[in-house]
Amino acid sequence: MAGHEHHHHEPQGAELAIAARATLEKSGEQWTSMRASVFDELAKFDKPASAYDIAEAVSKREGRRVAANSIYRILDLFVGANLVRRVESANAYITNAHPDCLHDCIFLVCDSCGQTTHLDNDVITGGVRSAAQAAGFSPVRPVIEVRGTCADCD
Amino acid sequence: MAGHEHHHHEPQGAELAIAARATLEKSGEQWTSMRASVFDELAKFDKPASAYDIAEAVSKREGRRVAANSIYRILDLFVGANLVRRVESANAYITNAHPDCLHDCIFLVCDSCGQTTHLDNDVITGGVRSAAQAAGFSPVRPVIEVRGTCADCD
DNA sequence: ATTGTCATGTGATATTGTAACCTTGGCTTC
DNA sequence: GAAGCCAAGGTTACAATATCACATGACAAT
Repeated sequence: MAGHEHHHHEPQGAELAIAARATLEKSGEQWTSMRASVFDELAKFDKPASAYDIAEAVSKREGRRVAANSIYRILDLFVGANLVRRVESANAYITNAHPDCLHDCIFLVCDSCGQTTHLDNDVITGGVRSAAQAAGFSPVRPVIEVRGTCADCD
Repeated sequence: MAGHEHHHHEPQGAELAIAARATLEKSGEQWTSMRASVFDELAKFDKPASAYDIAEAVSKREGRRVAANSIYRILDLFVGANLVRRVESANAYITNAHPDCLHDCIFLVCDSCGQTTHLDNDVITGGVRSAAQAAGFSPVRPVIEVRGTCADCD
């Protein structure tokens, strides 16, 4: 391995939701039961889920129809608070295992199975940011994704 | 400037379409009048255009209704032949000024005015590809875009 | 009690993207 | 020329993704 990765404690399951809640509340927002449902259901997916996938899962969980736009609102909030990332090239969302670290992250999206892993490589993402700056651009949100085939599907 | 950029002759307007035609025909496809219209109309936009934007422009030009899915077919062909790039984070398309060079390119998309410029920086894109490879991933298509604010809108 | 605010519900609609099937026009072969 | 073929594009329908406008419910502040 190269020398640039670093390691997080990566909470999972209930612990992940607790960390998410703490982060969200720290930013002055409430952790409502609806928001908890959206977060939990998204976390259950093992690959990026669309807003409509989540709407379906939350509807099942709650035993009532929950409309997509309610989900979008909550996802937008989560993305803003760094609890959730949007995978642009897949129109889908994925939970962020370490909401307190503000990395630009790199997603590897398998075109065959949909599995998406992420890398944190600050050298690369820093390079992208500085290249943008050098071009007179004020970067806000780098989108760095790679479509391809994962090791399992090769 | 850093030492990694390189320079192309960047054809514009009619010359760009001629280069595009040559590239497409080299790949064994025909340069039909419909395809020419799509390419020309896309090239006229000064920022990435959606398939529907193009459909509207082409419809106007041809004096008849051209449906979006015809446009999609042609755009897919163009993207496959590297004549056109898709900007994932904007669901939009943009002509490629140098279809013969197979760069992974970096798009800088201004959230304020929509203007999109592109960088070719093979050091960065190479870094993204190798990082993906190192993770056991076979990269096919890197998507590297930066949302932010352009120099004019600052 | 009234007002304000926040989160969410609800219905409608806009935008983006695909699928299935049909028509046309050019070409070849007979 | 007639028949067969095929690529390109047309047509219709639909699916998937995203946003907007407005109503409601809960709860706190006045």
